Amino acid sequence: MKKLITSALPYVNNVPHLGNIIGCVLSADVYARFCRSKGYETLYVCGTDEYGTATETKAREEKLTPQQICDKYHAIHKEIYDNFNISFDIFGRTSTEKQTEIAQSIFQDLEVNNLIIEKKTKRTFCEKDSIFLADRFVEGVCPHCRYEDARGDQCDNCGKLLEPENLINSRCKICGSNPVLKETSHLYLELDKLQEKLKSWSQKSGDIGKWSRNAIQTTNGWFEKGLQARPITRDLSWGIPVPRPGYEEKVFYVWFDAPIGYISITANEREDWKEWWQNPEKVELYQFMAKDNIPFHTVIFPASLIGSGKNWTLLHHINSTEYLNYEDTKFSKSRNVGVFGDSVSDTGIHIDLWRFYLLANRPERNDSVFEWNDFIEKVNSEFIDNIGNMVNRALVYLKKNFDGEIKDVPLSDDQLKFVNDCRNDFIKVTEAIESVKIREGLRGILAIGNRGNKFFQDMTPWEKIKTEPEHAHATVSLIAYLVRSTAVALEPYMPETALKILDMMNLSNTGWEMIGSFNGLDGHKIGKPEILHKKLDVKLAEKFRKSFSGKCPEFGNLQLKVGKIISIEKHPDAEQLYKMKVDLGEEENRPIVAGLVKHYSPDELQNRKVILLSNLKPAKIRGESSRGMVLVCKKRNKMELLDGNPFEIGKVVEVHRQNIDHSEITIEEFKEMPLNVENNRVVFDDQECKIEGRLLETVNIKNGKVC
RNA sequence: GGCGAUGUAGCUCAGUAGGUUAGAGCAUGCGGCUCAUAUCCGCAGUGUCCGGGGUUCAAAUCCCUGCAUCGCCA
Repeated sequence: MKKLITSALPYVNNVPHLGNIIGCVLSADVYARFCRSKGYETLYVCGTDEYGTATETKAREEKLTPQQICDKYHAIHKEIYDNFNISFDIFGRTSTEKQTEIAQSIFQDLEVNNLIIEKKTKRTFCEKDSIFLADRFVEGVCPHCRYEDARGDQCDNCGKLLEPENLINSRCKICGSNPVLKETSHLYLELDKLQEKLKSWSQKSGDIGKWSRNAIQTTNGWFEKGLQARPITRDLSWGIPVPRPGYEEKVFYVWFDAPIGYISITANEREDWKEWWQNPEKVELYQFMAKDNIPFHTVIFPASLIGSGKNWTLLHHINSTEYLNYEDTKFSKSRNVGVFGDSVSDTGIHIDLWRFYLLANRPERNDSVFEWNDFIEKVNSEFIDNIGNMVNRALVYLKKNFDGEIKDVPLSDDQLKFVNDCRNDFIKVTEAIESVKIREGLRGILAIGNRGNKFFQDMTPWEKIKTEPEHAHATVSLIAYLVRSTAVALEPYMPETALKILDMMNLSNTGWEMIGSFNGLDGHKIGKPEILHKKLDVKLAEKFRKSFSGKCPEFGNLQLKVGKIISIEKHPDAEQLYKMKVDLGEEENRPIVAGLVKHYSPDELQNRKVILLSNLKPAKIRGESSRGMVLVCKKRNKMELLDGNPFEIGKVVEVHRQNIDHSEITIEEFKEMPLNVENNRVVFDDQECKIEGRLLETVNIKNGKVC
C-alpha cells in the first residue's frame, strides 16, 4: 500500500505555536519519515490555507492585497517548518489555479448529483463599502445591557450572544456607516441526503483505520444530531469563484475548498496526482490534525468526495490530537503568551530537543501542557542521561580500548539474551509507530536506551577487559550495534541527532530493516565520538518563562492614530477630566475622556491634533463613555501632548518591523508597553515611531514615559 | 442552559470487551558501580483509581447521581 500523509493545512495568517506544530505537521512528519524508512512509497502533503474572511480582514489592516498577505505569511510558515525539519514532499498553498479548477469540478459533480440547493437569507450589508459584513464586523448598542460597543455576534459587556440585526444603532466596523439588511442567496451542500452513506463509510473506515478515540466520538456526535445542509458560498471576494450565474460576487466558503487543497497542492507538483488521490485500492490516506478539525475530515470533506460520485481516495486513518496548553494558561498570539514557531530558534535549543519534548508530551488522549521546567527536566533526564549517555559511553569505550573497531564473536548466553530482548523491544516500537502510537514508540526507544545502559553495567566490561578482553569487546560491540539500531529508530523523531550518531560511527542510514541486526560489521571502525547534546541549563526555565509570558508586547498590537479634537468640555462629574469628541477620519467622531485639565486649558486643546490610542477597550469613565486615549509624555509632574499637528487626520503611527494585530487591548496591557520618549523621539523599545516616514517628536520633555 | 470529554502516585501520563497484591517515566529515600555528559544500575515506598449510590461472586472499568476542570453549541 502507498501511504498518503497529510497534516491539516494551517490558516495562512496565523503564526503557528507549539500546539499547532505538534498537533499536525510534527506528528505527521514522524509517521512520514517512518514510512519512508520502512520502504513504503510515501507522499507527505501540506500547505497553507489562504482564502477567506480572515485573510481579507488582515489585508485591510496591513494595507496589503490578500495575495500579498498570503505571500508574506506563507513564507513565515515555510521557514518555521523548515526549522523543525518537517520533511514535506510538497508544501504548497490553496490560492492556485489548480485549486479553483478542482474545487469547481467537485462542485459541479455535486450539482449534477442533485446535492446542491439554493437558499435566500437576509444578511447585514454595508452600502458604503458595498460588502456583506461578518457578524463581528457589525457594532452597535447592545439590546440587553445598552453597552455601546457590542459586536454583532456577542456583547463584550453582558456576554449575551446577539444577531447583528438586533443591535441598536448598528454601524459597520470598517467605515462606521449604518448597515442595512439585504437579501442574498447562497448555495448549500445537502449533507442530510448523504447521511446514511457517510455514516456507514465512517463506521467501516473508523474500524479498519483505527481512528483516534476523539475522532470517533466527535463523528458519531455529528451523526446523532443529524446532518444538515451547510452553506458552501459566501459574500466575499477572496476565494474561489462560484461557477454559476448570479454568483459572480460570491466565492466558496473556506471550509468547502480548504480540504480540497490537499488534492490541488499535490496536483500542482505532480503529474501523477490521480495515482494518489483517485486510487483508493492502492493508497492509504493518513490525516493528522488537532481535534477542532475532526468533523471537516470525517464528515464534511468525505461528503464532498463521496457526493461527487468519483472514485476518490478517502480517509483511512485519522490521527487527531487534543490541545497543548502553555504553562498555566493557553497559547495566545494576541496576548503574546507562549512559544510561537518563529521564536523557537531564538532560544538556541537544538531543534531535535524541541521535537523530542513535544513528541514525548504529545496530547494523544488528554490535553497536555508545555512547561519550561518539565521541558528541560525531561530533555536532560529522559533523553540526554539515557540515550545520550548510552551512545557516548559505548562509543567512547570502544574507541579508547579497542581502537574503535567492532568485532563479531560467538556470544555468551547473557549476550544472546540481550540481543533477543533488544529485538523484541524493537518489534514493539515498530508496531507502535506503524499504528501511529507516536508517544508509545518514543517511550519504547527510551526503554531500549535503558536496556543498553543496564547491559553495560551488568557486563562490567571495565572489569572483564583485564581478564577476558574478548568478552568485553563483544559486549561493547553489541552495544554499538544497539546504538546503530537506536539511531535508525530515532530518525523519525530526531533526524539530526540520528544522523549525527550514524556519522560518528562512520555508518549511514540504510533504512528500518537494519534495526535489530547485531552482526555484519566485523572489523568496521567507528569515527570520533562526540557528545550528542549538552544538557540544558535549568536556569533557562526561569529565563524563558519570563520572556515568553506575554510581558514582551509588540508594537503591532497598538493602533495609534492622528485625531483632531473637535469639541471639548469639562466632564460633568469629575474635576480633572475633559470630555471631548475627536475626529479620527472615521464615520463618527469618537467620544474621549482625558485627564488633561491640570496641564491644558480647553482653548489650547480645541481643534488641536493629537495622537490617540484607538484600539483601547472602550470604558465608562465617571459615567461617560470613552473610546480611546489621548497620548501624552510624562516626566515627573511635567506633561506634554504628543503632537499630531504635522500629520493628517486618521494617519497611523508605525515602526520599522511590526506585526499588526489591532484587536482591542486593555489599559493594563497598554501600561506594559515599552513606549517612551528618548532624546525627544517617541520610541517603542528601541524602534523609532513614525507617521508616513516622519518621526514623532516632542519639544519640551526630552526623556519620559508615554501614557 | 444543552451536548460532550476528562478527573488514576508529589508531577506527566498508561491502563478498562469487569477478574489475582492498580502500572510506567520523572521527582524522593537508601544501597552499589566508575566505562560514560556528577552520568549508570539495583532496591524502596507512597495511591479512598474525584465523592456518593447501584448492578455483580467480583467494579478504577458497567449504570445512576453529585462535584471539579475543559471543549463545543445556543
